[in-house]
Amino acid sequence: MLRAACSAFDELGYDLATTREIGERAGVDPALIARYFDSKEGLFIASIAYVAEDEAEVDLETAVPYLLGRWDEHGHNPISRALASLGLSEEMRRRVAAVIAEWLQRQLGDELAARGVADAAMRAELIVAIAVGIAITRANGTLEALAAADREEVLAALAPAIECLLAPPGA
Amino acid sequence: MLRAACSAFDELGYDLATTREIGERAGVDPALIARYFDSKEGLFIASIAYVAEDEAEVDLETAVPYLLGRWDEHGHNPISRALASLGLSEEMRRRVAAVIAEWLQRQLGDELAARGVADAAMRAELIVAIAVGIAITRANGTLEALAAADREEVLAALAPAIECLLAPPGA
DNA sequence: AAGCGATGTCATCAACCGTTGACAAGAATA
DNA sequence: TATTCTTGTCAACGGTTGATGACATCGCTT
Repeated sequence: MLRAACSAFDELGYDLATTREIGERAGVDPALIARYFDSKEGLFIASIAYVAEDEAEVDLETAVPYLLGRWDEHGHNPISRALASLGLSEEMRRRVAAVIAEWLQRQLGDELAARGVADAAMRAELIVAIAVGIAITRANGTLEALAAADREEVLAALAPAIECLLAPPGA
Repeated sequence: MLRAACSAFDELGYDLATTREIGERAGVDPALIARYFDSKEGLFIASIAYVAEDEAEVDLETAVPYLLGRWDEHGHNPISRALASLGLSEEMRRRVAAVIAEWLQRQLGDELAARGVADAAMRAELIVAIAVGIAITRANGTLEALAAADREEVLAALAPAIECLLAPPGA
């Protein structure tokens, strides 16, 4: 059921992923959502925590390929859609922000700090924001050449830019 | 009324910007939306065309600062939110894609082609996607350090990366 | 003044949303 | 076997959405 929720949230976004749709995907009654997770918002928060469990270890250069690989195609990750959503409740926003912040701190924070870049946190989040923008526009197809391209092409074009972002002139 | 629709679509996104909310912002009855624009979707398409009218001329290096300046704060531009939306109807998707494609072709296409970069269209759209990701995450506050930063800081950190994206090693 | 199209308001509709509580079926316990 | 707890289904509710059609009101023309 968590799996069904993740796929629905990923493909449709929070608002359009109705409880009935999720229930149908999971093969159960929509009322079970309210029973087990209190509410649709509770299910969403649980989904975030669920996918946040198994995040791999990456370093800075491979962060964008990693995130894009997780978000781009196989479509079971509601986090990228939450990052690109506007109507989040304060509770949901806090939860998503905490998951991302913790992951960044654990995986990338000290590496960036070791490089001596002053605004390390902002640059790390900038990488996430870039991945979000690419993932969401590729998903909805509004940027047609980008959506049609292979992920490898996109990553190849992006790689030197990420490098420049992480190794600014002053460092 | 178009102005009210743009601000509502921008702040709330397409789904959450209800006809009643838009009507209240414009100081008129929600039923006028159906009368003048046939439907809410018609109003959205009209809003897209409305803001697409006065797009300035920019070159490649200043495209991201320009887009971020238009999308980041003053909040009357539904295009960035459309680019980050998932539930777009096929008609809406086509319209948004056409507006962006035309703008890119007119402003950036030949400049990129002149540089001899093979996958020019994809790289140009990549710039738009990056701006979308930054604008949307700054708007919803899920990336807290990025949302708290000044736009100038963000652009300063981003500038060399954009340069690398536009002038790849092979060029 | 009489007629009339344009402009905007109001009550209302059907559809859909998330959520609830009553209830059935089965396992577990005694 | 009788009871209780768990697990799931079902119909229904109140609320909200986009859209509709009847109605008022104003300005213009003749």
